[in-house]
Amino acid sequence: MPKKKEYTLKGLRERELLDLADLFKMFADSTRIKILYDLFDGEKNVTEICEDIEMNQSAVSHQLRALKTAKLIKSRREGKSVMYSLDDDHVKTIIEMGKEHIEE
Amino acid sequence: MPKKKEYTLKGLRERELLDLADLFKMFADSTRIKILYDLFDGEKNVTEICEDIEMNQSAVSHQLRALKTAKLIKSRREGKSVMYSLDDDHVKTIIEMGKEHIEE
DNA sequence: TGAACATATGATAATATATTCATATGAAAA
DNA sequence: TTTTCATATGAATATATTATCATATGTTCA
Repeated sequence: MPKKKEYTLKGLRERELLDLADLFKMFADSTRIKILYDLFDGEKNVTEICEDIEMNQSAVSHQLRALKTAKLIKSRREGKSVMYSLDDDHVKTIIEMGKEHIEE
Repeated sequence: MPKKKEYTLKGLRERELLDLADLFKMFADSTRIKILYDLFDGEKNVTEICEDIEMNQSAVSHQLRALKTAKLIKSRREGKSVMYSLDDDHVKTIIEMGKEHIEE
């Protein structure tokens, strides 16, 4: 019997559309935007990030995990610290595009 | 007396960071992504959009308003219909960047 | 004018999300 | 091996967001 046609919107499957929305969710919170933007100048540990963005450690840690899950940042341990850095070239572009929009 | 120093993160003010997050919120929902993506090929009325993305009229109308408030789309009335179209060149770029990310 | 069609809106309920607090884990230094 | 510093995590609360339902508004045409 014929399978029910899968929903697509001009080639994009439902799954991809949901993934796309999930990706943009990562940029849709000011704490996460601050973290990403803060990492524009390179690797930083959690304490540094907390100071830069003026948020407490737990909140930052939760958001770092979300960003890491979304593969927007990566981490490596260095002694007691964990160093975080951007893991995707598109991050800067996406944020820059956003900035251009709001600056109009 | 000295004013308390306003929070900025490398030149971006708190206000701008919030605006940036608000902008990306518009892309952070699959209904809105579908609408934007649907409008890639040009102007459409509400009924068409509803059919294309398979969502009911009220939900679509609510989201159209959000997108319009964010200045991502614009509208004009044509008889009984209201035609919507993209109102920002960055929209396509932002979504394309997102697609590239998830396709990796 | 009043049907019929197209779109918008307000209120509500369901769901998702973020921050905080308390505490756990992990690494280094005393 | 205990203390200290750095980070992660779970639970709970508070807040935000979305879809739905009912209905209102606006437009055309008979």
